[in-house]
Amino acid sequence: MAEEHSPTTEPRSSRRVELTERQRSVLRAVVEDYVLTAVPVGSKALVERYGLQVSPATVRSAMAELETLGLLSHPHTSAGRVPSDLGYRLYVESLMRETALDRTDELMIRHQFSQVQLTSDQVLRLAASILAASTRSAAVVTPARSRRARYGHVQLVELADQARLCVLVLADGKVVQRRLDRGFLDRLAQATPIGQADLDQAAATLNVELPNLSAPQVRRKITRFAPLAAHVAEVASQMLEESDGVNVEEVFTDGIANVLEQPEFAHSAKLRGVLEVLRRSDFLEQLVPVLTRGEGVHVIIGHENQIETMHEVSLVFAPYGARDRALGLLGVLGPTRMPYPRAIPTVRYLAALMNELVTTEHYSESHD
Amino acid sequence: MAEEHSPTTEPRSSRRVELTERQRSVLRAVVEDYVLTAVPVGSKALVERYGLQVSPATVRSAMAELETLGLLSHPHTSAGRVPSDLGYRLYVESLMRETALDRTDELMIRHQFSQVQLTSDQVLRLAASILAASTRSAAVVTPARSRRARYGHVQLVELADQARLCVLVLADGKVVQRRLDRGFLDRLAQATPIGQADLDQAAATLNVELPNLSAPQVRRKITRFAPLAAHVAEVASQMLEESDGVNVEEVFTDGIANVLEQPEFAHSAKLRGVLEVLRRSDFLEQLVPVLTRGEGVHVIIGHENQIETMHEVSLVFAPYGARDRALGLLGVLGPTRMPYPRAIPTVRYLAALMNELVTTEHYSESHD
DNA sequence: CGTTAGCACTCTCGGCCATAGAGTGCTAAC
DNA sequence: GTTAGCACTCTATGGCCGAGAGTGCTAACG
Repeated sequence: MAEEHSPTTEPRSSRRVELTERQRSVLRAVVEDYVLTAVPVGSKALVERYGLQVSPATVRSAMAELETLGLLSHPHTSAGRVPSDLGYRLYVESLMRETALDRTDELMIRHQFSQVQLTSDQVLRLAASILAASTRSAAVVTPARSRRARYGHVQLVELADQARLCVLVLADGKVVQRRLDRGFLDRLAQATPIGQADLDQAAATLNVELPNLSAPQVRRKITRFAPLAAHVAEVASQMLEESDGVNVEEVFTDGIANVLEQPEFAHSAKLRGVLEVLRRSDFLEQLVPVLTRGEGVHVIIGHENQIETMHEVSLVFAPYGARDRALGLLGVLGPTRMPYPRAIPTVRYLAALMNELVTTEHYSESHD
Repeated sequence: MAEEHSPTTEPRSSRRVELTERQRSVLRAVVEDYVLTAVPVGSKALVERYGLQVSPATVRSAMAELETLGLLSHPHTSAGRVPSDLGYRLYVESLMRETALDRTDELMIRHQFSQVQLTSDQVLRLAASILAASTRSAAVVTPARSRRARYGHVQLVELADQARLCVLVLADGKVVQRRLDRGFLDRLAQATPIGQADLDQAAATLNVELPNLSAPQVRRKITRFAPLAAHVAEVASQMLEESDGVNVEEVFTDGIANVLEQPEFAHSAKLRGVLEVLRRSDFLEQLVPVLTRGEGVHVIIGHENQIETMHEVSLVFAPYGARDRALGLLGVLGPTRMPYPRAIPTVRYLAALMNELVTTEHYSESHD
């Protein structure tokens, strides 16, 4: 049940173990109780709280079996059980119930985006804030970038102190800017001085020849242009190149405090690592290939993560952006003891929503 | 001594108490020891570590005096002394030594900025990172904005789906963008369709009439223009308005982990408040009037802060940016037990450096 | 009169121990 | 196959004690 919608997962549990129905419900109960309380859960408490129709002793033997299968573990002899990373994995893949967001939650989220005219930065900020609030984890959102950035329009502007600014509008409406090389201009100006008229003309030429071309296509045309225009085309192709792919530089995060509040991070050293990772979200860089595979939600649990310092946390991430148009990532980071049944649909829904915004609106107008 | 360079400070200690030379050196030693160790400091340790030429008993009586003056306090009967906020204030104002940065530190910092062609975002990130690293506190840097934003150049671009983008380059080289109102354009287009030529012409008109004007000046000229140009001018004046003053939205922070590592925040509740405050650095909004008064470094210690949740932390901040040109804020946030003699000159130096970058380079080229 | 030594007092911190409680695993009976 | 019972293990908690650090006061000293 509830399989139809299951998230794309990483190491598609290699040796699929067959569990009895009892083992399944015990594992589910352990995961859910532990996620809720962060306290190792014992057989008696489990029976009481989840109304299992068996005695604690029976549950104990089921637990022992699950432990030999590597799905549960045991902090010490007389403590309750805790799910292992593999246990969470199984839970996420086939034990978890309801993987769709409440209609009311959806509306609430959508409502927040429809409020005002938002700039793209504000949209990203808002997305991070909603993710963080509704999953109570740390949220990370990258801006959507053209998967293949394409030339739109270029404009050359003369600034106060003789500097020249090149403003490039990408085909999808993003704006990037860079100054032109002063030294080059000076050398060029020794022949004939360069005025705004010259700049305008160079821009006009490029704006006829280059629209909708990608970085390498622009580069191939450079030789056709006069020196000034060629230089601008060169700069433009650089900017296009830098705009390709997922942007892990200008990332928006929110809700770091949520993670630090979790009891497993309340003390000391682990905290440091997590913060460090989150600070400059460069961990995303390493995970881009994994996370952009397919379209669905990716769940990476504890040690499944290639990154050493992230063995104590789980990620629930999804790419967003229409195919071949723009591409961003969003998701949450929390303890492995994460409320997956909430996080997964939230991430999925928000990715879909951002998708919509990027595709229909270049996210700069209101939406409803 | 070392008064010449003293930082601009908030509540210029109203009733200036006259302290004896002994009291002054005891207070200084207490502050410095406590800043270093985070452990309440006792009379014996003080004599040993600071080579005072008196006995512990004498120090004790000096401490008792300082306590009645409200400069020290006492966690419990048999513990050492801890500086009060007022104690730190006095220390910062007249006890602290050396308020200039080492020449080597200066060069090291400057070197990092001179490395590569940096975008403005990268400069801000770098500044935050340097501040955080060299003070071991949390750093906050806001982008510099024109104190009075002025029109530079406007460009209207047609996007793929009939939308029109207005790109405004400010006189100081900053670029902002906004879409034009779709409804308005549609209505206008019912009379005569609008092509790129019309857009170009509207832009050209404005680019002759408006350069170097501020938001209200632009607004006053709106009526002179034809409908399309008038609409663009309206949008431009809005964008100018929004670019006035200090920008506390797109703030760069770094080194939050540094603060959380401090023993006073290692546990629990205080942490939460600090993080919350730092998350969306909206605390800056409330402090802008205070921090932009004058040019120097501002130190706000614990309860001196108007903001309740910041009573446990100190701020060392300075505005940067040439007068009447651009304005940003940068500084650090740490426990009241902050290494002021290091933080103050670092903030001062970095503010001066950013000042330079903003003024001479619009920070988009290398610098050396 | 300021400074210092001495001393009684206070409070924290760490270690130690005992107890309570939670949870387990095993076994024998149902 | 399930369950009740039981012995066992380990943690957490609280009380107790002694060591150590630090204070404030007082009396003596130069």
